[in-house]
Amino acid sequence: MNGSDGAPYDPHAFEPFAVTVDLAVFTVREGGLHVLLIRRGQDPYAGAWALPGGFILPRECAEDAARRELAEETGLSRESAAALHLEQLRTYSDPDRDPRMRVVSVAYTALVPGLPEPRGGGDAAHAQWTAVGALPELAFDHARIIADARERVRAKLEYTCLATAFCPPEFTLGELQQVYETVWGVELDRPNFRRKVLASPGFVEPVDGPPRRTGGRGKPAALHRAGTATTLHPALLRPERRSEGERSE
Amino acid sequence: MNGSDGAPYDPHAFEPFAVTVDLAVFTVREGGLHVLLIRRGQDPYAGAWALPGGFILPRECAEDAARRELAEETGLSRESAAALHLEQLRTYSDPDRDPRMRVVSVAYTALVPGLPEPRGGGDAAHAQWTAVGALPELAFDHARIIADARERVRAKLEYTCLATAFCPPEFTLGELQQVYETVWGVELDRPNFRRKVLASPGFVEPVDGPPRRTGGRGKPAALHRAGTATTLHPALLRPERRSEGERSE
DNA sequence: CTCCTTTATGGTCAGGATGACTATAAAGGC
DNA sequence: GCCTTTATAGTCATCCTGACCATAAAGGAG
Repeated sequence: MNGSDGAPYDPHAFEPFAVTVDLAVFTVREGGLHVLLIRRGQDPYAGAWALPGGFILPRECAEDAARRELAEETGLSRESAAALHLEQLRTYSDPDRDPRMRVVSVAYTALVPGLPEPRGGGDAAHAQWTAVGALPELAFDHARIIADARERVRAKLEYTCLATAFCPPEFTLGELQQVYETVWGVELDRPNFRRKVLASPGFVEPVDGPPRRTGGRGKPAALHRAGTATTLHPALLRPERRSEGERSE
Repeated sequence: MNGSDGAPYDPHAFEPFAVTVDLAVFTVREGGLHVLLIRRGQDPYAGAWALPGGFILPRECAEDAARRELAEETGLSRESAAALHLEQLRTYSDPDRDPRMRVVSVAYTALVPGLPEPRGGGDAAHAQWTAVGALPELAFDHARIIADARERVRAKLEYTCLATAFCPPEFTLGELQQVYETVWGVELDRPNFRRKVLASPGFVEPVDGPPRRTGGRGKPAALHRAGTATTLHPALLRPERRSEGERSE
């Protein structure tokens, strides 16, 4: 923040950097975790897949830029996009990460509920959901960004109420459980999951009214909406991978 | 990372940003959490206290710049500084955070064991440890950065082995407990803390040899060093502040 | 040398949280 | 009326934790 103190300040004493934002937008679709990718139209990496993003405008902070890109790429209105979960992930600054020039990128992670295909105006026309298990080659260091974002999301499901960000405004506990199972890649015991969620104050709250009927078979489930809590005490820990010696029977 | 796709790329199409790193360097001294501050010599905020930091050099990534500044400001050698815990906190990009021009800063958090007064070469001459409970007015948004960094450290003590980064190479469990108590601002039960730490594989490992005798009264404690584990399973949760209604008797 | 204080270390015990599992309820399909 | 499917309600043993109590090993005061 200070030009290594004592040195005179000079705006031209340092190489100018371009500063961009990159977005790792996740959703749960068709039983799998998906990330929003766009196809690049120009070099470098023309034709390759990449994360949506763009330059920070002169009077914007990074978060505003990320929010703006999020609305553009998902095709949602500013108002709808404002309700989505968006958080800064970290900043990537390797000097060679962009072959054109020095570009520092502030990466953000966004979580969205199931949405229609991303066909918004303009830039969104070429955006596409891609299963994180089947990622193509990605431009720049975007594969690394996605890996970091995935791990962050996996970890935050444990000790925050973030899972509801993947759900529509009203959802069943079964749907919430599927979010956990999808993001963590494990199966959870239904009664235990239910007990834990209901015992966490402020995680979900019941919505009265008739249960949802989605043409489904089986007993219809009660609907819930996200509560006011943001953190989980105690945490909902993901089952740890069994050590090699243990049997599963 | 891509100039909002479709637009032609032009290095002059965007305002140049200065990109800096800021360091929140914490240590535990005299029973309190301290942060390293320097006194600014020039405007803006001439005479005010600020976090150490500086511009990222043309061929440096942010982490290298942070590591370089860390060595400079603590007065340690590059080799010694390389062993310190340093992690990216987050990036601050408010357009008005620096009155001179557009400056985006990547903040880092560093944890160091008790050190002699920071009297290194050059820049470190004016660096000083300050108790986080008695911070002066700070330049820029540095008060916010310190607050964010503190909360990050508090949280990471819960589920990582980070506390050992505040300790010298060999330490007693009592010293480790003091780190927790200092950072969290709570008192912990000694036998329970001991049981928990020793039951966490890879957190600490005993070092054989005679126990340390620091002219202390009381039974000398066994020495330990940091183990190889980085995460804590299950976590060591900080006692939650009692809800208002509860009695303490 | 003998108490006393101080710190480290080794225990117990009850309650809470969790994993594994069983049982019942409420829907649709045949 | 069955069977399947999903939701919901328990049970039970185990582990973890907080609140304790007890003992060991040092130095200091008398």
